[in-house]
Amino acid sequence: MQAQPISTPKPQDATQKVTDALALAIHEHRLAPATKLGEDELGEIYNVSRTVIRAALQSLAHVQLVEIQRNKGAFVASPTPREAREVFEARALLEPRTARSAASRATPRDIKILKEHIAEEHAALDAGDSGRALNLSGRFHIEIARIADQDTIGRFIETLIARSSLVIALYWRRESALCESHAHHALVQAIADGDAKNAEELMQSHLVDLNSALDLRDRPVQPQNLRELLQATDQ
Amino acid sequence: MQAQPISTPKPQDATQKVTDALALAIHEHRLAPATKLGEDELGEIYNVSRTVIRAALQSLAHVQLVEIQRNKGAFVASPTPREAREVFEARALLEPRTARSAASRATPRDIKILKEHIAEEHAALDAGDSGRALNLSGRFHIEIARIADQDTIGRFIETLIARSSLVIALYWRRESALCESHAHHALVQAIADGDAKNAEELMQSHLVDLNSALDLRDRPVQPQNLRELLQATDQ
DNA sequence: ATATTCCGGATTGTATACAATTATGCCGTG
DNA sequence: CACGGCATAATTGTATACAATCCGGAATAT
Repeated sequence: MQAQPISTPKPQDATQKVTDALALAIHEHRLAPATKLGEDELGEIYNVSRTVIRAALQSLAHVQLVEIQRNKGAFVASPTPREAREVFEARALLEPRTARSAASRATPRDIKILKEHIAEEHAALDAGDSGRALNLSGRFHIEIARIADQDTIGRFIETLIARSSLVIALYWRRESALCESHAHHALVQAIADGDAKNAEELMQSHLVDLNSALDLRDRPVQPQNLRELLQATDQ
Repeated sequence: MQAQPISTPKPQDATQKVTDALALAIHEHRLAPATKLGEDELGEIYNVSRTVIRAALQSLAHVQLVEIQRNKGAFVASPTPREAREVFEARALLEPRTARSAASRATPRDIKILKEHIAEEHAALDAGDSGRALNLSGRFHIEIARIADQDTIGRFIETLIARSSLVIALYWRRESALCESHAHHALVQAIADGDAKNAEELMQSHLVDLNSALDLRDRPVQPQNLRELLQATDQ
């Protein structure tokens, strides 16, 4: 499996590309929690060496999107109900304040960006691409943190939203529709108006709504090894 | 399971050891901000390959203790005044609430651990080892987060305290004494009493005190390359 | 038949080798 | 003498090779 094509489509570092690709796949629920991420396997998929794969996996492990067990390998993280609760508690602690800040600082350009995000989210939903919609929905929250100009807290929020994607994959109640777009729209309006207090409250209630759409009863988690899944199809 | 071999050269993975060693060195201010961390150099120091060093550096970069510039190398992070302000803003947002939680959940054993931390801190100060005292002071805050049983927020606090060490190295006012031990003692008392409200307030004022002991006027900070520093002594 | 031990295959952890990029110093020119 | 371009050295990015550990099944003993 050698003979790299003459054209080297690697103008910038491969490890970041792999990291982003894997993160996106997890965000869009194409990689389910607890999926085994073998190094050789991934290396072949992305045509890079295990060195790059390992760096990417470690990076993802740092934001707790994957869990690395020594000598056992990397798996897509599978948050327990407790962890899921903690993630949303942390978001409830950080994001309302951030939304308040964003409302005070947002420029017209920022508003435009937020509205474009919502539009993309709608488009993805209409196209039936719920994975992409979910990802965009998360990036909406990250964008607010960016507008708030709080880099440190913003990074925390970023990791929380990433993990939220896993939480949603595991604990989302099917009955409740993914009707956040309305909340997002109202939030943008408050930010555009510079109404800090309202933005903070809207964000808070938005997060409460999200949380109430989860079913965190402790199902015995997931002993689902990839092997067990494959045994069914194997024979 | 029989007798453990006398010499345990690698009871656990080397990369974690290197990571911890470097983190400790930074926490104890033995490695100054902006110090270049060459891979070969470190590999020779710890007698491991660059593979291990790179993993450790990436790990530290993720918690922003070091900054990695592509094709240029890794440097001990050097927070700007803005970043320093953000770190303490984030701590003010997270830690009081965490202290409140800790007060509600602390067991006698937890109290004992906290008191031991304070004692160690005192001992280090008396011994003139201010680096170790600073590190222990940080671990005191981390211990509170552990008691609060909030793993997610606890990890955030951990990184914030790590960065605080760098902030202190850069912006600490010499005039103000490192007299936190008193505040820590009062905090332990409130937690031992289960007085959640008081614990929250004490933590808040403690952080305010810490922040006011910093001088965040934007000194141009950065251009200090290691080379420039060495040129002076070299000739 | 069941449980246990041991061996082979597979996967990860670490080290080394090679490629690419950046930094440094020399030399020529204006 | 100063400045810019080029060649060389040094450092990082990536790939490959070797070592250590773990998983699974088969053979054996009870």
